[in-house]
Amino acid sequence: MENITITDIARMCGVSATTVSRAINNNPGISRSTKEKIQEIIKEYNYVPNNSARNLKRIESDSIAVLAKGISNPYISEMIRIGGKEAEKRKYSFFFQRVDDDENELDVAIELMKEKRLKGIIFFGGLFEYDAHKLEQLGVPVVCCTIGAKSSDGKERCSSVYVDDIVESYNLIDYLCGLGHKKIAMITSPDDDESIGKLRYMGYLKALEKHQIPVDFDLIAKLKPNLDGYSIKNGYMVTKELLSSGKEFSALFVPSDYMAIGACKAIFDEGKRVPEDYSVVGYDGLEVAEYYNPSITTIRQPIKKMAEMSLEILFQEIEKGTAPKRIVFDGQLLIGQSTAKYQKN
Amino acid sequence: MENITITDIARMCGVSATTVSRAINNNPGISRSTKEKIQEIIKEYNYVPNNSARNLKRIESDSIAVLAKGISNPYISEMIRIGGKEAEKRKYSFFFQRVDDDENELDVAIELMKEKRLKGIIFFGGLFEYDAHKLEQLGVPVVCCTIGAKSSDGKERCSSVYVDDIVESYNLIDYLCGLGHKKIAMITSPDDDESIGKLRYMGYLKALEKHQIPVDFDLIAKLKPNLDGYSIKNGYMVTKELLSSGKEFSALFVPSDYMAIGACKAIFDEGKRVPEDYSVVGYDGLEVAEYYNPSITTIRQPIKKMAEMSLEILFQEIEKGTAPKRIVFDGQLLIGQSTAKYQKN
DNA sequence: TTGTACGCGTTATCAC
DNA sequence: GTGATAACGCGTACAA
Repeated sequence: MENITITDIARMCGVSATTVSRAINNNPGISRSTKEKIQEIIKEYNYVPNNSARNLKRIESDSIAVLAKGISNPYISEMIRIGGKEAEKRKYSFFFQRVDDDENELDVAIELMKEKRLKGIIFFGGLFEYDAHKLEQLGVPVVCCTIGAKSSDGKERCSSVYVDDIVESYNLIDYLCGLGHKKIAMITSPDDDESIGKLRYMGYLKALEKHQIPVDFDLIAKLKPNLDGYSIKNGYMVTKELLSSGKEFSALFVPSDYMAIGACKAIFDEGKRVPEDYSVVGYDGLEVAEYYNPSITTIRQPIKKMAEMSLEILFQEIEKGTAPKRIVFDGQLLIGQSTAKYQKN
Repeated sequence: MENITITDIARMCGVSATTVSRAINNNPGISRSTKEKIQEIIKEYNYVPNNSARNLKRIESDSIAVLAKGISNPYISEMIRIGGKEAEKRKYSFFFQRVDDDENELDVAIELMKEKRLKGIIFFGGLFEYDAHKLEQLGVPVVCCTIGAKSSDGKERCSSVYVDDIVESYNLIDYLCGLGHKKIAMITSPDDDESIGKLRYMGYLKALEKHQIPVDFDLIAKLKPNLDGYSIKNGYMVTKELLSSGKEFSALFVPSDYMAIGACKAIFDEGKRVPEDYSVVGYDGLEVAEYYNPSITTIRQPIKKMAEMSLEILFQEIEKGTAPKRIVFDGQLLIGQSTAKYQKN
């Protein structure tokens, strides 16, 4: 396609490129008739402005972006929806971009910020700590949604909106203990994991401690590193192994609803029942956990509120220059049919 | 952030911007020592090139993009994975972008193509027909993955890789009929739907016709337009209504696995069983259908192969200038525990 | 091996 | 209300 440019349109309309630019951007200082004529020609030739050139020239752009880490985040579509809605409400344009697991979202942010002249950025999921220099270099507000992240120099350089994974996980296990369970297995991420999985594990340990249940490390199963983390299949495989190991337990904590579905299936495949033989708890509060059979006891993050709050904070920082904040939401314990009182067999 | 540019780096290094550019792009004709010095300074100041300027200047870029329509496509992450992998293999850069349901992906493609100088584009999901002029204007190969799309002027202006939804849906219903079911309900999209939902409905009608079962329109339930299309909840609500309508049926076709999960739950909530009281079939072949309890009989699209084929065709068109193709894959009937022989109660 | 000069397509600025 | 001009940051011919 020979690129038709603003100059071509200008020539066809018998005006200057400047005037065409004014027509495109709804700038003042252009007569109705000229504008209409230009718009007609633009439509006729389906002229589309080159964004690279626009971004390059524009001083600023009233736009924000959400960078989501990984592809397995089950809340991504909700975040996109809310981000788009809130941005539109304030006449900002909205960009969404995925970040690979092995990329640093802050680097991606800097690149994108230069390219698009972003006014602010939301990290959806991601790291616990960001390089202070880079945050400073970025120079626009950052809100971390679902992660309690901080700057490497300890200063408040970014906001965070999250639930306390340790506390929520603690509550979940506390609930299991309250049902009389003592041998509670858990599926957790490999040792080198420095993410949310670790926090959930810490909550588990804390709850056991409170109930004076000694930790049985044979009941701590590790995710398969070769399978997709937090996938159904991973939950299935690990549970299968756990069951065939012969170790006794009456409850199982699977810190992701998807994995919990896999875990239940593994239990069924062994001819056992949930919750009669094993109580199972998940984590996330996904719709599918509620509709699974049996519905799965889990922790729901109030993701809608968290997303909305993240955007509100971001726009406050952008427009009013307010300081970064840390906001902790409470999770909600959703009691399903996958848990029951402990029964000695 | 005051944008540090290539010129700044050049000044600091005591060389020209050209030389810095060469260092950045690994161009030949630069001494080791100069290059290393420049790279050091770049690292020190964390200089990041401005993509808008690069794209603007670059004649071409060896890059492709996948545009995915909507957010509910359950295969998106698989497509991203394969697209990224295949592009990398051929040293292309890879862009992924979502397209809102109410946007025309072809318009987005044109914009993005100008911005990034794309060499080719894959539409993942999307429309059945694209405007011939715009396809021509776009000027780079387009491959439609999962949709059998065509150009508005009937010419072969884009490739398609897809399964025949009518045939697959037919096979699924044919299977149900083979089990002895005669009263087969279906959940379908509203009448104005011109998408894949309609094709699946046509397959349903065709299968009934073959088995000489008259269509009972009371058994055709419509999705709630106010709920997310193809969501679990929608499947749940519609099935609930269907059950309480008092109409008799022994099998239910829910053309999406997610919705089928909702449907099963609605049946359980009425105190009925799957498959003893109702056989249920889904569509998509998602992992979650396999792990649901009971596992759901469904049609699996060979999405991995389809994605790989789409990329292969795209690169053939880009590099060898081959003509657009249409490739139809066979779906795979996955028989789960959600279907059983018809039993008169 | 390195540097100079120019242009990519657009918009901001200022003059008319 | 409109146009000429410069500049955004970078890559590329071409010259040195």
